[in-house]
Amino acid sequence: MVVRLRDVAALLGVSDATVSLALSGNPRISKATRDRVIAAAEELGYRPNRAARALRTDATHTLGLIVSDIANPFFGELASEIERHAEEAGYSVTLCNSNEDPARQDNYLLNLLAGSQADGVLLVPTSSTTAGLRAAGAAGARMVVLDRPIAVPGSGLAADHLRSLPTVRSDSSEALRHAAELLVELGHRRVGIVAPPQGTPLGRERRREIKDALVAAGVTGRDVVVEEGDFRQDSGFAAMTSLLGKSNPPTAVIAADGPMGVGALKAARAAHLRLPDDLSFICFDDTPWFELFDPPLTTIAQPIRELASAAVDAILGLIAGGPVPDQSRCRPRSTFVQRASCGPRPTSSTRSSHARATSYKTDPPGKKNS
Amino acid sequence: MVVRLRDVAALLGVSDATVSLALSGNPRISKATRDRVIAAAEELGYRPNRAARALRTDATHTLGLIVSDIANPFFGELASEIERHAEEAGYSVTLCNSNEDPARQDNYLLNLLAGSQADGVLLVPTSSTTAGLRAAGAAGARMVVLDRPIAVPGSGLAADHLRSLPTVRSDSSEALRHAAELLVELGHRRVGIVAPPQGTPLGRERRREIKDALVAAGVTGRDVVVEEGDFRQDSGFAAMTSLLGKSNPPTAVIAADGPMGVGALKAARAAHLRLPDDLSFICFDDTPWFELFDPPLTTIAQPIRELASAAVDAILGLIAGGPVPDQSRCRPRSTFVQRASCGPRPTSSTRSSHARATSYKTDPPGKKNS
DNA sequence: CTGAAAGCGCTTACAG
DNA sequence: CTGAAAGCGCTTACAG
Repeated sequence: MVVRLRDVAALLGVSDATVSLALSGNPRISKATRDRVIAAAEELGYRPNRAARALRTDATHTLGLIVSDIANPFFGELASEIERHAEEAGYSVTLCNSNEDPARQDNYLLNLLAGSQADGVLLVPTSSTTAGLRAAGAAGARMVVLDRPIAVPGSGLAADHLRSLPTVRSDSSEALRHAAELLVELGHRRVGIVAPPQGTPLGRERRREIKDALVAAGVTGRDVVVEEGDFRQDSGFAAMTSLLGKSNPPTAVIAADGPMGVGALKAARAAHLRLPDDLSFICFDDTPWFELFDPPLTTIAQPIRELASAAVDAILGLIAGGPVPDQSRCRPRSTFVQRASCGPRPTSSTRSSHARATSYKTDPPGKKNS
Repeated sequence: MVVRLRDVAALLGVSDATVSLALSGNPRISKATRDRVIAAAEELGYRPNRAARALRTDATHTLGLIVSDIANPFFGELASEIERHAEEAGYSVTLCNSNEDPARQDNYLLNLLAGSQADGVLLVPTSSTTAGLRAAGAAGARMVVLDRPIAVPGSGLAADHLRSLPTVRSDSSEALRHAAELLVELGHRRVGIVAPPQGTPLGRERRREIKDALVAAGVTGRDVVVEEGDFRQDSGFAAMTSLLGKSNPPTAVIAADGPMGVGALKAARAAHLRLPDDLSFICFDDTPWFELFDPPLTTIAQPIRELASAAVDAILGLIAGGPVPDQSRCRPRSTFVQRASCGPRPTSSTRSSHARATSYKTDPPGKKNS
């Protein structure tokens, strides 16, 4: 049913080796033979068996991509761009979704690497201290860390290797400076952050970046109020609810990713707050939908295309055996996209006049994205 | 660096065969030996080389998934669910994005199938009349058609095989009945459709389904105005612009997928129309964001989880060699999600009073999703 | 209950 | 310029 190399060789009366060499463009095969081979292969519909080739050459021409949540459109778009870049370089992508579960991350990691399923892995880590990651480090795995930096404790070869891995992520400091300056200009002096888990390096880093930007713009450090989420919509709902319930609630909130931002927005709605009159809001990770929100969301847009190409370039570099690519080129900048979800700090009169004015029905949080 | 079966065998002083049989749970290996093997494999971190196993057993335990646009969150979520179901059954998923390009679809299809990269393929066809699809049909490929039915012309074994393929897609007729009845109740008598390409079976089918529902609810056939898109945001923008420019424009519009819906909405905004006062709007393919739109969108939500599990079950059934699964179980129902984007048919006075009242800045269409 | 051996479909030194 | 042969790491009849 399936055409083998041998079938092509038999049709032409040449050896397997000749077909293989001709198809790979090896110059020691004469042009006449090569042309005949190519024509015959085409005619029979020959496609090389990838497993056999992989077994023989120890190269799968496949990249593993482990994302933390493929239903988050940020990762959906990122996966799309990665697949596109990889395909241009002749690589397939095996998509794995850890779904924020460290055990799933480890299982995928070890199958991909130790099982020789992939020549290299792009990992959006859900946890950076798992046994699987240590094992991958000890094995000197070809791996690129994507979007979320890892913190590797301890010493030894495994830890050193993990620390030497290329890390591709965006630099949002400039976008955050614009965001913070806008908020301060509008009179906000107390700002909430819906932050990623503080147990993760990304969580601590993003919290610090946001806080630094706000303080640099003139907000007092103790007026930056942090609530921790877990990257999921429900946690954003809970974090916003908690921020709004404080005795001195913030008048502006920055959410550190899309799903948490959507959850936070639903919480604001459930509390009958109107944006931007009662609350100003900024969200990380732009999508094509945010401009159609009520109100159109002001966001910090990560440069997805650049992240994808940097990540693919980095892993291909590792596979090619070159030196670890220059880290400094792997931090493309986020951009500040100003729309309509930030307004002047509400005074007690404006807030009271608007609150409870709207009451769109809101789906229960997490209904779609549990 | 990587641990092989042989290393495990050497450590224990047994043969390769014993290790292989023990790990696969073959009862002819004694429990004592099996336990020792499992412990040793665990300790060394042994993971079987997938390429070798695939070559030997002619089974990759990999499913190919070819979607037409992974940046569309409908397909992102679908891919996520498919991956989850496949993983439960011990299968990996190789994600391929044809990006609505028939040549890319064919290339992926042939590499996956003829190259023995996958045991079966789930295909969201971007075109149903390509050479690659015919070749796959002629080879009797294990394939499940997903979301979009295919129309196979001609006769012969290849065509017969393609026609016999399980097709998994939703049934939206009931949701559309609700949608049509709502619009008619609200007084709408002229309805626009932003339809998929009429050259595709899905395009014709969805157009007919929508039209049938509207006519059954009381709309005259010639008052159903169809503009054709190509599944992309920009085409939705163009289609809506064209609908609104007609001498007798529809007062309600139904968009046949998410990206076209978003484009259509941007066009309505660009024309300074307010929803639902000036225009009622319904969109296929719900997302977690649509309830936060201005206004919250009324949608027809496809049952993504059910589609994913039906598709995975169907392909696993084919791989297991069973009969083609019962088609009737493969049409899970869409649901009608009523929010706030449909309102009473505008009279000339209400429309003129509201049009041009809003003017949110709108990003140029296709900026994010080109 | 366990081992020796063949073979999946390729690629690549080694001969000629 | 081309062919014969080995071998990648597994699984699985076949012996014992």
